[in-house]
Amino acid sequence: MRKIAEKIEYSPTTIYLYFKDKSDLLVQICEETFAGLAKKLEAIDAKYDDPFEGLKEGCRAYINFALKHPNHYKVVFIMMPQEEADAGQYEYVGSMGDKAFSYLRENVANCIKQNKKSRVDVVDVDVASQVIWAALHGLTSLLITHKDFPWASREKLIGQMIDMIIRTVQE
Amino acid sequence: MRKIAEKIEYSPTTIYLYFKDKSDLLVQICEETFAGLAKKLEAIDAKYDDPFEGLKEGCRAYINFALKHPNHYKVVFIMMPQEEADAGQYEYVGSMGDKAFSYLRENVANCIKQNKKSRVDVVDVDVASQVIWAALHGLTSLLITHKDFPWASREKLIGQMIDMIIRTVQE
DNA sequence: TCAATATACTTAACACCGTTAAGTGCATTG
DNA sequence: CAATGCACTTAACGGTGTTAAGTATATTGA
Repeated sequence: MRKIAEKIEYSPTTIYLYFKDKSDLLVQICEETFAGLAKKLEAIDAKYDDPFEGLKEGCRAYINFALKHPNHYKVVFIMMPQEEADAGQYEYVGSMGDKAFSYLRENVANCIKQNKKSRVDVVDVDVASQVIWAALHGLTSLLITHKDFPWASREKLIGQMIDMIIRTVQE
Repeated sequence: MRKIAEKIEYSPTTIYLYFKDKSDLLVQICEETFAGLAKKLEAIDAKYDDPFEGLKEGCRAYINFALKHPNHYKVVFIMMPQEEADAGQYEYVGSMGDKAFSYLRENVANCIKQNKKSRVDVVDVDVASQVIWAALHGLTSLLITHKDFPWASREKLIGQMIDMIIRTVQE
């Protein structure tokens, strides 16, 4: 907060006239960025007739977004819900993250619906979309936070991850 | 640190006679816990002849471990590498996390080796094991940090996740 | 026109944090 | 019996987010 104050050439307390606290400030900044992701996912949803291609592209967009805005991603999905012991402090309640997820869910639903085979009744849309989100989040968050790990090439990892995800909703 | 000091009924500075700093203390505590995970994974590796069954069980063990020790898991895989901007501060360099991962990698390697079909040369062991770890981490870390999200049943999520993972090394 | 009020901001301080420098009392040693 | 080492503490530093109180300046209403 003091660093921000110095940068904008105001006293630290001035910030509190515009934001409730640090958490509020961070959330508002991140909402702005995540609106871009939601918009991108919406556009992909509209662009592709084949829901599988759409899902692939959506997954790619999610990963690329996270890697392009690592700090924003960290704030929303890694840092924010840290202090849950203190009864809801630093809780992220942004609408844009939800919106982005709902596009993913919709896309997954379309994939499952289009399946002719038996997996229709086996795969639950909620379960599938949550597992897919988790897989995406796992890769992005590890790539962001564990930079020193001897990772394989980023392209191969992303490719294999998306391959794995698509197989879940296929056949 | 002050809370710990109060709990053990010593002055805060006494802790610094036994641990370099807070990070060191946390890492040492977590190493102890993670040794349990490594041991468990080793036992599973030895128990199962079928590497696919072994991998399934190993994945389950990983998830259960994380959910049983959420704070330790958070320290090692979520919190620790947070301050990477300040040149390596709070960097986790524990050996037990690596050990646990190496068991996973070994198990994945055995699965891929046993495959008769063409995917042998398609699936890279490093890529596959890293993607699988990422998927596991994604689910556990989200379940730990985003408790308020409207999750599907934990059993279904875990089941679907492991199903998805197994499919990656199969066929 | 002049006092009352609202606006935009600051100063000083609080309570907390991890951490360090310096010191204290006590046991062990030569 | 003095010197050294050991286990621990007190006091303080520099940092954090945040609040209470105060201060100019602009805007308003009688």
